[in-house]
Amino acid sequence: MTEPTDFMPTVQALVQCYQAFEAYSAADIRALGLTPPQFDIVATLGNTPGMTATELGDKTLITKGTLTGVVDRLADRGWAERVAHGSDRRCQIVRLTKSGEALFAKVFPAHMAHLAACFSGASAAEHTRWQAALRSLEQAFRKGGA
Amino acid sequence: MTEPTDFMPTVQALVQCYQAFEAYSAADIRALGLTPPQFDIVATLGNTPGMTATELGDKTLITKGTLTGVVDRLADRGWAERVAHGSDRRCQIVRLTKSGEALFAKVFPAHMAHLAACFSGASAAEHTRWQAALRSLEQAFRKGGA
DNA sequence: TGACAATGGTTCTAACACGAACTAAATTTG
DNA sequence: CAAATTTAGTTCGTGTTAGAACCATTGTCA
Repeated sequence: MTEPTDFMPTVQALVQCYQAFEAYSAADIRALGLTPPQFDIVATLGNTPGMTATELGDKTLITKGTLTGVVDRLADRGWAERVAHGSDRRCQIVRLTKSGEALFAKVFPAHMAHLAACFSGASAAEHTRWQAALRSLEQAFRKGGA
Repeated sequence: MTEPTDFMPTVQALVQCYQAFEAYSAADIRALGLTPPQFDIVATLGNTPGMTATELGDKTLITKGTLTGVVDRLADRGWAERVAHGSDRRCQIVRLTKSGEALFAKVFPAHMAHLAACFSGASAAEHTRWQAALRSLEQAFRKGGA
């Protein structure tokens, strides 16, 4: 219980920074014809042989309940498919179809380029500073509850 | 088009930091019986005479279409109410009821204390560092599109 | 003043988010 | 081996989200 350092400006800065990123990124993704979670899944599955739904949920931080619906919609559009797991009949492997791989090859580089434009003026030192700050702040929230 | 400084670790650090905050914060808010947007609105309206829905949306970054529903649910539970604006019949003033003010007095300090716990070991210098990093990163996203 | 644009809110649709309940298929244990 | 527990996914209920269409009211301006 030290003196109450004024933490709200830090929290607000984090929220505003994230929302600026999210707005910038989501607008581009939607212009490419996907929703952000859909892009997230396509980007995760691209150039892989597929993975179980649980693994996919872990990597994308999408809850399993939500994942069912998102994969359903990707499957409806012919971009993803579910195939049986060889040894565990509880598992479903989710993977991109040919059409889904083609989509990935189109939208992933496009979105990366869109993001790269933000950082054209940033030095490696700046990235180091950003990452160090973000990781230490993240640590505060992770151990804060303990 | 300088060399492609590797920006993805920075973006990932931002997303992970924000999600750590969001998870930490939202769990507490839900335990207090509110959803995050509901808390946001109660916190914004607390200790004020109320404000128009547009103003409330601006402060909370909730779009007007969403705001209608969130305020509806707060009103259903007796925490908020809509009253007519004196001079502009298009406007509705949204404000907390007595019961809503009592809720605010209970949950707002509780949640602030919950957040403060994350920062018990943080110095003022650390906050300065975090805020500087977050604000410069935010700027990258804001002018990135231009 | 009378058309016309801008503003404030609500409604609608499609999609996502979370948690809880549920089914089926492993895995663990006694 | 059989019962109990865990794990994988789906389904369901409530709430949030963005954007577009819509209505009413105001403001502008020729």
